[in-house]
Amino acid sequence: MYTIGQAAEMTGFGHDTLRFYEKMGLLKPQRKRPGGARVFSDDDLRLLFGLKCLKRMGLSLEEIKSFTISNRCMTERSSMSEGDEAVLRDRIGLLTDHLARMEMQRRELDELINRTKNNIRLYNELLDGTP
Amino acid sequence: MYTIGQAAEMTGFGHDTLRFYEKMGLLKPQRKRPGGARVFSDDDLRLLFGLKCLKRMGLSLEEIKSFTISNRCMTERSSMSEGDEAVLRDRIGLLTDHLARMEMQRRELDELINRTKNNIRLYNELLDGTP
DNA sequence: CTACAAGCTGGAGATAACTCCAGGTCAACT
DNA sequence: AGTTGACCTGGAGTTATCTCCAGCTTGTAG
Repeated sequence: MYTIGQAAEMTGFGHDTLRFYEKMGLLKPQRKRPGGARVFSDDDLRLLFGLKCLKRMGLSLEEIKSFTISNRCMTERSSMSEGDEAVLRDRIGLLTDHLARMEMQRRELDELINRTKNNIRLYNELLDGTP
Repeated sequence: MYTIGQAAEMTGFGHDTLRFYEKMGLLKPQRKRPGGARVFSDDDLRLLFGLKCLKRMGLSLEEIKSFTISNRCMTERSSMSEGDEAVLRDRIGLLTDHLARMEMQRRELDELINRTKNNIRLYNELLDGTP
């Protein structure tokens, strides 16, 4: 259990950013302390690290929100009732779409990495070839 | 040689976006037509496609700017004079840093893809396991 | 008991990256 | 000559994502 200052320090976000994420509904730290101070759990921190990663992948906070919320729902329920099946199928669809996008992104990234390696090699040859 | 409208259509950017990129110095299409209309070359289009790719990787326009400008300089010169060597080394440094960042991003992306695949699998088992 | 650091809130301000608009130029068609 | 459509400019407006601020509460150290 951490204060907002500790959570900020550990995740590298600013405290204002964490409050902003809460406003957006990305995060729901508990509020039990007298003045209404936030209490961040290890789960909250994990979510924040995941968020940071997704952000670096270029997802918007809204996308991340729908993504992490569907994930959270999954881990919360261990048994299923009859009507939940459709919801579950929706989530599978969402995740599958997201997966496809990430895989495309990976292909692009690979190509970019290769092109960059090539450029670096060319540069080095240019250097070595003209001493 | 293309008009701004054609370039916009082909690259998927809006025409205002292309003008905005020019204002930023990311792009310098020729301006030979009477009213000062822009003329986009195949090189300009290649640059735009590369830009789009880099953007999807999460780079800011400023980062892309320094990156594409250093690349453009490379392809422009085929022979080297003595003082250029230091400049060249700088560029190699810039590209190498960028490469390292991209490779880290790739590792993160891989992990994320695997986690997502796992989640999808778990969901599907949940569905299949409770008919 | 006072001082101080760390939290809190609501709202304003900042930045990046567009996006739109009014009013003007220019070439081509009718 | 007039209309139309694509392009031009400078500048205002928008959206997402923070970032900062003034003024208040609370827990702890001296």
